[in-house]
Amino acid sequence: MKLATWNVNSLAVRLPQLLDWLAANPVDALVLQETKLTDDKFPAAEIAAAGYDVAFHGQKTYNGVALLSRGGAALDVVKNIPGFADEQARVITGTVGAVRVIGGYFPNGQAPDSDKFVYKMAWLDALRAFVQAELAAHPKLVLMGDFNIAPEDRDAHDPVALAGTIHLTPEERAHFQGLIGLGLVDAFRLFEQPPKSYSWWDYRMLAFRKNQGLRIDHILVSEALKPAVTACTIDKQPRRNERPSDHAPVVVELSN
DNA sequence: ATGGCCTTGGTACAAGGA
Repeated sequence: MKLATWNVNSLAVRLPQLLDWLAANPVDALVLQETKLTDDKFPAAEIAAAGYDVAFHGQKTYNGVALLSRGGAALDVVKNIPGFADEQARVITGTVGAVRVIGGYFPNGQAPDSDKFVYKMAWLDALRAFVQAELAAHPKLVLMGDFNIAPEDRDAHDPVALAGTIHLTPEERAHFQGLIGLGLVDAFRLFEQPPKSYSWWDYRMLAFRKNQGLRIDHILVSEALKPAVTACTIDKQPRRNERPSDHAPVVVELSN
C-alpha cells in the first residue's frame, strides 16, 4: 500500500500535473493541500476518470484539502477538527482500507510575533487533541500533509541563517515533537536518506536549482504501522515541471 | 536588499505563501 501527500498550490493550475503524477504513481491514497477551490468547483469528475474516489473540503482563494483513494471511497470522513471553530479548510480525515488517514495543511504562521503565529499554535493544540482521539479509535493511523514545520536543523538548507524564523522556531518544533509523543514516527527518518533532502523550495532565487529548501511536508505513522513501513521518499520530479508547485510529493510504502 | 516568484481576485496591485 502506498500513501502520499502533496501541496499542489492551486488544484486549478496543477490538475494536469496531478493526473500525470497519478498515472505514473498509482498510490492507494493521496492527500492534497492548497487546492484553493470551493467544493462546487472541485474537479471530482476528472479525478474519478483517473480511477480515484475523492473527498474534499475547500474554500475560495486559500487553503483547501482533499483525500483521494483508489479501490473505494474513504469511509467515516471528517472535515476539519471537530470542536475547533475554524473558517479555514485545513484538515480532511478518512479511512482507506485498514488505515485511518489524516491529511493536514498546517498554518504557515507568517512570523513568530504575528497573529498568524498565535493561530498556528492554537491550531496545533487542537490538532494534537484530535489526533490523540483518532489514534485511540484507530491504532493504524497516518498523519500527513504540509506541516509548515522543519523539525530539525538538517531539514533546512541554512539552519544558521534561518534559526528562530518561521518553520524553525522552538515552539513549532515542540509541537512537532508533541505529535511524535502521541505515538507517531516520522516515516522519512526511518530510512537512510540523501543529505539535504527537502520537500519545498522557494519560487524565487533559483532555490530549487540550488537545492535551497526546507523539509516541511511529512508523513507520520503510528507505532502499529511502523513495522510495515518499507520506504519513504520525496519525489522531486514534479518540481522540475513547467509551472510546478513549490512543494514536492512525499510517498510512503507499507507492506500488506 | 523586510526583495526576488507564484496564485488569486479582478483587471491594478495587494495579500498570502514559506
